[in-house]
Amino acid sequence: MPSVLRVALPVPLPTLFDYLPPANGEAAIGCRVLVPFGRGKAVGVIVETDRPSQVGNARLKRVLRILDDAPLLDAELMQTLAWAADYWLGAPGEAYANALPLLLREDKPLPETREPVWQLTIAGRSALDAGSRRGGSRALLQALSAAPLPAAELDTLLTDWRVAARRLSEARLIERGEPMASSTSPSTLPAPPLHAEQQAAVGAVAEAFGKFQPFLLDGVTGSGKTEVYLALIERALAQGRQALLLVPEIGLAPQTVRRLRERLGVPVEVLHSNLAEGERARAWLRMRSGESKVVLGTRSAVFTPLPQAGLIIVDEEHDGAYKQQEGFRYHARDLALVRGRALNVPVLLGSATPSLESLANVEAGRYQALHLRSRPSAAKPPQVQIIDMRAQRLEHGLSPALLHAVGDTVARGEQVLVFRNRRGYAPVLLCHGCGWHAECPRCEHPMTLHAGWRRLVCHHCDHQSAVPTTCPVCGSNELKPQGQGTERLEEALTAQFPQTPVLRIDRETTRRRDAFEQLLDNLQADAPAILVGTQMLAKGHDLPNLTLVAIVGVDEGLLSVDFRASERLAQLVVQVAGRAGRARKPGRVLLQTHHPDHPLLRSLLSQGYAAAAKDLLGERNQTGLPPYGHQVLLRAEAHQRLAVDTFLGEARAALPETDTLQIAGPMPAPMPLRAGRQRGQLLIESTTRRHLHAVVRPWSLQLAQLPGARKVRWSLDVDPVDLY
DNA sequence: AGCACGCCGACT
DNA sequence: GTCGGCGTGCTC
Repeated sequence: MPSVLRVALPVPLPTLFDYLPPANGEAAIGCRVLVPFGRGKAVGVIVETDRPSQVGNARLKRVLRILDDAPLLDAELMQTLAWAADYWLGAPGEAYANALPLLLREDKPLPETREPVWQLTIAGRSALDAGSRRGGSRALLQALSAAPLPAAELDTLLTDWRVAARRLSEARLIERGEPMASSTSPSTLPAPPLHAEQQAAVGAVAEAFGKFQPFLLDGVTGSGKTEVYLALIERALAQGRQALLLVPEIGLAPQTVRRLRERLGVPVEVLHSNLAEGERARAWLRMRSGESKVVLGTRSAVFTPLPQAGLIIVDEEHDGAYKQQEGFRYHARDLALVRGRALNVPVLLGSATPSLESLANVEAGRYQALHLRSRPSAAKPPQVQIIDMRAQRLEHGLSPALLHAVGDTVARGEQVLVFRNRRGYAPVLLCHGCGWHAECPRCEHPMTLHAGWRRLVCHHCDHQSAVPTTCPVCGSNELKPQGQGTERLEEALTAQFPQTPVLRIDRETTRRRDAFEQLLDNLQADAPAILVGTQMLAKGHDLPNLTLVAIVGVDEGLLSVDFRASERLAQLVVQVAGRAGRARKPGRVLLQTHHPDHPLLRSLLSQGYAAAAKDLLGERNQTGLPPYGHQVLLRAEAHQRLAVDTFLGEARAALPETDTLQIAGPMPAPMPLRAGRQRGQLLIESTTRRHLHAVVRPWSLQLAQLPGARKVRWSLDVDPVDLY
């Protein structure tokens, strides 16, 4: 039997592929290879060498070429990826594909890691001197007048410079050039002094340098978590070590990147989904070579090579954005911990509202807890007050008490944030004649009225339709928007407070790149203003003059069937409330609800997040839900409900009978119809993760073979965060 | 997933 | 008579 290489190829199949070694070249684990695959060719990664082949000799093909002299993925990443594919029941090839930037998955030589720069041509210099260009073009010429700059640098200086760059480059006023030897080292800003709790946190983590130890840094908004991160990254750098900082969304990044670069005085690599592929590959390679020491990135940055790893930080560790929701469904926070163990470095998880999973790990002694309780920047923590909406005369969903508080605040020249987690004008369009309401034909859910577009939009599938002028059932013209979205609140508040600027911040108004930052930049620090918005307002910019936060309509979260809804609600309320009173001025938070006696709200408001989380953990423990129980969810969807039920039934029948597992389903998904597809699921639970994996791992390999599998789209989700 | 093969409908 | 619909099977 010939000895073969086992190669991971980017296909969603649960196997590696055997190949004969190439005629020449050293085939080492972690190297990329070009192989014949099907009718074409594919780039894969060598996972094993010198193995006896498991397929017939006749089917074996030979590797065409080895693309790397030395492994592109080091032993630690290879081991971590194999673990991850096994844990999340993913195809090995897809795990490797997720880890490599797109450009490195192609049959091309590795890009030069030194980043090309833009520089002025002689013609460009005269054009600048002559002042012959305007606007963005002029700004770009100006920026390049002192020295050539790489794209990453221009991103921090200008917005939308790329359009200008293309124009100027076509006009031969600027050109691509080779980077200079080593660009001027940026000036480092002095670190502010750390307060006692920050020092304790830094000390504890620094103590663990060189070994694996998870920490949960529980720090209220404004308590200075970022300074702790910075101080620790500085210490890692001082030891010649690398640091990885994960953030949930890149919306947070521009200011964080600036802060990191200013403070650390070393290049900071940034990895996120909007990055050009060339830049992404170069940043990845610079970390791999050790040329760069610090990387800041979103979910997929957890796969960055860290040959000199010193520290891994996961900011806002509770955030659901760390879980990939399609394809290879890994969790970046959990993967960060696995890497920390393999690399022997401490892993610092930070949040003002830690996930119940992490709190349970503290409880179990697996994580060390660190606390930042004081808010050095604030006079005192914000007061939270409930407004009982029952028996109130509401003005577009806003109670008199709330409007009164808004009026007082803006009269004092201060700013208000009105939080509502619904975009659009109104979530329902209702006929007062017969009770009909506009519904999405593909999801059977109410459609949201969007005033700006004068359209009805389905928030589940983006289906749009015109707003009917009369009821399609009874012909009445009494069609009334029901309920409030951010657009309607913006309208109502503008009418109530005509003298005060009202800014709406949601997905509509921040669609453009950098729009979020620009909107907030427009806010004058010392002038009154009212911000209306969704989720997005829960984090980001410091707003020192913001003293009132009004939370409107989070009641949906109190009534949801999803067992994680209360955890998410508590996190959201605390995160939003944390926006109030970050500077000298004391903050105030109003929460308007129909359920003032709800136990979650009561414990959250009287005793804070930690106490509420403790209650929630108690409930999860009672009911055997995560983190005390473990779940694997099999989802399926198809146009025909029968196809879904048949497949899930077959899948259930294929599971062995064992009392270590609880099986729920086949059952309809919480949203049984979405975008015209029937959806169902099978939930498998166990109190022991090992048992769960032992049963589900072999079962997952059978699923594709089931007769009904071809007629549905199906996926497996280990530790699902959403049971939608 | 991505691709080719293969067998039945509406068109030049 | 063909172009093309997506069901089925395969990838070392």
